[in-house]
Amino acid sequence: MLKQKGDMTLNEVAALAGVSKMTASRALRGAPDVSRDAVEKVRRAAFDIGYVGNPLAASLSGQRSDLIGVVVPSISNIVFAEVLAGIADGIAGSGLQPVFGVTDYDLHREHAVICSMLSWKPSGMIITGLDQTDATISMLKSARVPVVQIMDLDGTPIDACVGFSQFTAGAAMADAMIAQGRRRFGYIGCGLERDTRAGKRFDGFSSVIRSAGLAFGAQEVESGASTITSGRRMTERLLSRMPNVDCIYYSNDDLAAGGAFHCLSKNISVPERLMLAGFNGLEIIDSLPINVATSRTPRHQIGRSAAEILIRSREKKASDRPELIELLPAIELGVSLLA
Amino acid sequence: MLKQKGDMTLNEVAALAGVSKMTASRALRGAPDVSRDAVEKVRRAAFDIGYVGNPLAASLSGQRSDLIGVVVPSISNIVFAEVLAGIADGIAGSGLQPVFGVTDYDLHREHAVICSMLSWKPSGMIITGLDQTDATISMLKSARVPVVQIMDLDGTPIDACVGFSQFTAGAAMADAMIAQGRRRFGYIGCGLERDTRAGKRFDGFSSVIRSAGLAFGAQEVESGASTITSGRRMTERLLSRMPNVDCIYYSNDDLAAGGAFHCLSKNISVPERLMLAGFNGLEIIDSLPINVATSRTPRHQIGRSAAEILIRSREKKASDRPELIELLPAIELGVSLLA
DNA sequence: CTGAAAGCGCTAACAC
DNA sequence: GTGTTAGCGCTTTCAG
Repeated sequence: MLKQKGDMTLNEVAALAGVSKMTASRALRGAPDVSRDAVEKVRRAAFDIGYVGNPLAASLSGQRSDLIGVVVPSISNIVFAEVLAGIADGIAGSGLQPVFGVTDYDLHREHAVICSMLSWKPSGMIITGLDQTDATISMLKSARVPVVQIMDLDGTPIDACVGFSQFTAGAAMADAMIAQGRRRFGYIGCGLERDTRAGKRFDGFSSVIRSAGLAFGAQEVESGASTITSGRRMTERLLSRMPNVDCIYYSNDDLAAGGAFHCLSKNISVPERLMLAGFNGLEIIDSLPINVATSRTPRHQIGRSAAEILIRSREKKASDRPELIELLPAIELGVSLLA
Repeated sequence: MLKQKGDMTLNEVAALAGVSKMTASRALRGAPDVSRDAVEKVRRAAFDIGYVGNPLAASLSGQRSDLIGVVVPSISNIVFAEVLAGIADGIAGSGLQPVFGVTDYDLHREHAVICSMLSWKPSGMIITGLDQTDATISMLKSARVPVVQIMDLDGTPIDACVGFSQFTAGAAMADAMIAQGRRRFGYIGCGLERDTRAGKRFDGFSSVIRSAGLAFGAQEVESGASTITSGRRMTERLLSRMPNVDCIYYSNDDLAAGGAFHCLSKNISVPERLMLAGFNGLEIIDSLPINVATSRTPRHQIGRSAAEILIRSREKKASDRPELIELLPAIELGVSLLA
């Protein structure tokens, strides 16, 4: 009976190729200083017996794995799915492998997730946001692993950072709404206690309308996850509390889509009578039969860019000054297919 | 200077606790046959120096990690996000850790993903679907790892299996449509070449209408991903080719939502003039201002159930007969908030 | 119940 | 260019 794949080790490859284990190891990893001939023999041997390396042993021995840890707050949010896709794009062909961890917007969970990832000796970490606990940050620092924080720029990065200022993004939408002649503001948000980035957008938005001498006429805020359904419900409630509202800023597109559904069912004309604005630029907003404004975030690009930083830091041993890349969202006032 | 967390090994813990490395190892893992006293001392020591075990070494030595590999076709599909959440629920407190792999509906990629996961010696695998290549299946079998296939029941499982018959699910929706008095069928689908489960639903649906002496009046099929936008576009096209269609079956809810948007913008009354039916029971369907039918799949439950099978198989060494769990989707004709 | 010895499969660091 | 020698940090034996 043939040996199982799992039983094949570098030893068998080396034996078959007629070289030492070390030469086989070097050949397979594409190390320099191996004769063309040896590489060829080892490659053939490995292929012939269907050798698959054991990353466990390699990482234990080499003090470092080819994993890169990716920490996101939620996976049911398409935004992060696209970040992950961007990361996958960015590391394609590098031999690195992403491993995902989900924090569910919980700082303790985040600490635990990062701790457990670090124990696998990843060669890099990509972490959402700048608002980790002190304990988490010091753990990350002492792990001597390149860290890229993403999706935020309002704060102090540990190392590299790719994203945009959430505060500024919120402010920009307020500017846009004011420029559209809106004056009677409503705000609808979910889970702001935990989603600090949504909170920063709210702050940026508020600060702009305040300095324009304006204010929110009504706000609907709930804890818990943002869903289309909750957006719909909260919009209905806000409208009953503030019937003359002429624009609503939502903490994200899911809620805004719910608002759009409410308006559709009540025949409230959007954006003529009521302007709606979400955040992220999700596909659902594009396909809606009415025009809803949004800030389109370059999340794929952010993921890709973060991955590339890690790949770069892998080559040069001593990192130069940490990279800091700003990738701005773009405001869109409406891209309905009806246009 | 204090040692870094990463430099702490079992040796230091054992030394501090005044026992041998082995006793420390056993104590920390909660192995039987360790004195209460020893456990206590070791626990304290480990806590005091902030010991974090090295899973690389543990897995290399123990021949098995605490990882469970989870293979899904797509991550931008909320359905799988919910499956993952169910899995997370199912393994909570078990000490197992899920690792995700994405195949993008590509059988070669699937093979590669599974191969690379197996090299980490997971203690179980959860894989979407029953339609892997022969090579993949034999690789899985020879790895001697418990495998749970999910989301499908039409085929031969490798080992355990949790899901439902996609064929029957499609057939059930056809029955429901016929019962609603629909006779002029349209079909809209995306990516059927790769998404075999969607293909099976189509087959089930077709087989029912065929045996009722009916047939599709028009079909719109595209390759590529299902998006709301493409659903909207394809619906428009189908309606222009077959103006008298009285019901459309979509390969999933994303496309159906696009259809709903089209109808909303053209004032086509749904479901009176045109019945729309998707698949999955996504939140967007619930929150739509019109009634769209769907089959609500128990995906959270499927994930949870799959995880529990793995946990069970971990205890009993010799698995009894492989488990096969059927978790049926439920047809809903419309749950609009307007109702 | 506890400990000592012997690796798991690979790679870093030196020799040759 | 290639091979040798030591481990990486843990767990599996198997003796006590």
